[in-house]
Amino acid sequence: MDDVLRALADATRRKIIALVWSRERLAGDIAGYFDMSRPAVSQHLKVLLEAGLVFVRADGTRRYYRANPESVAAVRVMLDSYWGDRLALLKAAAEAEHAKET
Amino acid sequence: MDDVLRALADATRRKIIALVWSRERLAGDIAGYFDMSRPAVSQHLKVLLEAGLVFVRADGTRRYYRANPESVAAVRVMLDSYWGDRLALLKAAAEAEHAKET
DNA sequence: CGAATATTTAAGTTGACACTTACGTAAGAA
DNA sequence: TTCTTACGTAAGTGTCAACTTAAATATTCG
Repeated sequence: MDDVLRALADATRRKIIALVWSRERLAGDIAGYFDMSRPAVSQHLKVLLEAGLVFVRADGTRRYYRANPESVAAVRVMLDSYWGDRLALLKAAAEAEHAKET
Repeated sequence: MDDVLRALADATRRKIIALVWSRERLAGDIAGYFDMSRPAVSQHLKVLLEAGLVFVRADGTRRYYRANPESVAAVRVMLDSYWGDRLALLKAAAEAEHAKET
């Protein structure tokens, strides 16, 4: 959980997730989208991997990365479960308050 | 956006948000929940404030903090808008795939 | 086998961040 | 006004995170 949020708190990694969202991509291809060295991108991929936000598939020396949509969905679930119930209650209260005004 | 996610990527700050979610609390009271100095908590509150995750209300020397539920909701919206459409498509594809198997 | 390719790992540097203690500021009480 | 309470800000420190270049690993090709 902590790992997931920390992984998402980086613009480069969010962009990587977007890149590998709809199709898998080679590590080298991903690196091509950024103005940094390939090792740097490789390290970002490692962070995403350990956070469970992406998967890898090895084919020879090539490594295909793709997003794990469920883990991103899990962030939403976390936001809901951590604050969600109270969020729902607050929303209801706000609406009730608003209804009083009308 | 970046500020919000970075602010959330800290367990202490998430706990603070939970503390001030359902009711406003004094800065000093909030600090009482943590094993760290009051200035440290004050700095966390500043981060949350600048990320728009909490509000303050001053009353004399006292400062009451409360959560900004909308900003937390905005994280969900961000997750939806950044990956969400594609997430929905993937879900549909997965379900279609699953339907084929049955 | 030896060379080239695709990628990670290692080692080192820099900057950011979460703390600390000490100090500053502002409001209320004596 | 002086003391106290409730904070924030300043300055300094240690750790972690994001890069860099150089080296290691593994696979394919000639």
